[in-house]
Amino acid sequence: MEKNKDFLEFLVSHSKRYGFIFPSSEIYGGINAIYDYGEYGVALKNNIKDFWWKSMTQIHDNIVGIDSSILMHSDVWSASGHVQKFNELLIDNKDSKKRYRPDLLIKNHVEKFFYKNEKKRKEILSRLYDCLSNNNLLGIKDLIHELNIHDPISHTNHWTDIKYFNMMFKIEDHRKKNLFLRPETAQGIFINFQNVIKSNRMKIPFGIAQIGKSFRNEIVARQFLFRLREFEQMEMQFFILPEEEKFWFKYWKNMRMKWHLLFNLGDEKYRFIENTHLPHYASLGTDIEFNFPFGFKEIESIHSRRDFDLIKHENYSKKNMKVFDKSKKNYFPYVIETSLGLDRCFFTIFSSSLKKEKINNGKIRTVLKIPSFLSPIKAAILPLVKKDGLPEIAKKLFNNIKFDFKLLYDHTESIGKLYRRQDAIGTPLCFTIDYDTCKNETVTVRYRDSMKQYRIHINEIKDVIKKETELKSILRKIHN
RNA sequence: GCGAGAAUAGCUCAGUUGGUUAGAGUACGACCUUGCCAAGGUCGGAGUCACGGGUUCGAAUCCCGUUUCUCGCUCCA
Repeated sequence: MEKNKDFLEFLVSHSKRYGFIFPSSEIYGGINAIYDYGEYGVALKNNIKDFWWKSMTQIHDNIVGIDSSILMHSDVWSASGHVQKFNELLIDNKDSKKRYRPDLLIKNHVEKFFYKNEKKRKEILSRLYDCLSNNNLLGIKDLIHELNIHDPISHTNHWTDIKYFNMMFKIEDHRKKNLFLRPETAQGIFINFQNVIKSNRMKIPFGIAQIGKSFRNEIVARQFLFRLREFEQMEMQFFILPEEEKFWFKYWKNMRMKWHLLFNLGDEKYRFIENTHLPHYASLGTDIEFNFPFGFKEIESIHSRRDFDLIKHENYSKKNMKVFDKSKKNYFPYVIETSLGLDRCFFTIFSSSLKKEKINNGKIRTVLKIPSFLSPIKAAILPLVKKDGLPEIAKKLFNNIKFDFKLLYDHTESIGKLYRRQDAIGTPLCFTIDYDTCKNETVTVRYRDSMKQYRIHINEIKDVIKKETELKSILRKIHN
């Protein structure tokens, strides 16, 4: 555990030092759980987005993309249930210093002590639900005292008052109307459901994909990029015939896992976890978890939201949210949701690719072994020494190839140091111009992972970069 | 929020029982040198010692408060 903590500190430090991730507002003392992406960070992030976006909208001809706004009519969040139910109730035990959810304390207590007494059980639970729907926090606390619920650790009943947090950021516009920063991108998809059907002539089954920022007023947000208050989601809502719910749920579960495995970070680092308590909108749910430096944690969830959202929006907006089908007439389709945290995905790749490696000369090198198709810089063009016209030749070559790939030119250090700099930011290839280049137009190509070098003709450079870094070959594997 | 730990240069860290103008390595800039894996040399820029009070002749160091970060409890993408 101590080792993991050290590694996490090294990772945070490395990502700042090399321009991947900066703490937000650092010059003013920082702000909890908000981070900025530097040049290489945003490049890596954009490459992940590009891969996801194409995996959805380019490979599947029945998935289209949208980009809905962050601010929406406040009725969207009443309809979706987020105003009422997207909150946390918390109670602390003063002796054990542990924090609990009061509704779960009561439910667990009832299960344990009244499992034979159906009548009593129902009575208590209905009181609990009454309190929950009326936001009657005192009522819930009374219930805890009446039942004489004790903390499982301290065995005392010294409880604090119950605290209530809604997890949506609320803001006000100049007309004093409440607006919310969206806590999920999905609602932007549901409210555009009919627009997309009509404009793209979509037929069930079909999906709508979206990448965008979401905001959650987390009470405790931490663990670097893991739990952020402002974060980016990559969500796809797939609309289906209700009777095909199980089929598509399974299909997308497998498809999403397959997608993650294409990063080649180690299959054993991923696992499925069936959700035991589901969000208010879902009927089936599975998480894909990843083994982070601090253990297995959720990165993506696949839910069946059924017709929950479309029915709600039809009720609130009085607009038709059904689809028409000759055999079934008008009906609400079901929805399978795949929802991936982009920042978390970034974190999985970064944390499992950053290595300290002992090399042949006994020294340690720091190398970011990210998949080449995600690398911020595809190749570096370097002169062996900074004299005898080699920098000029290298710069000319750079200017030639920069239209095809994101490249980097550097001559400020000895060649060994330049290689290590590229290792540190995950550049898969380095092309070095030396004295032979002047004679026969050959250069050396040096591979990041093996550190091996080969001599090739300058006309081969583009092909080598393409072969090593292109996305196409990865995308092909999705449908194999 | 509660509990535990922490904060000195971009990064990693030293700094003695309170005592000159707060240091090192590395990184950064310039120049010299350099035929392939963080090479060597010279010079240079860089810090309100997290912030605000207090004790003291004197505070990075002692005391109080605040902020931020890390870990645990809860929740999630």
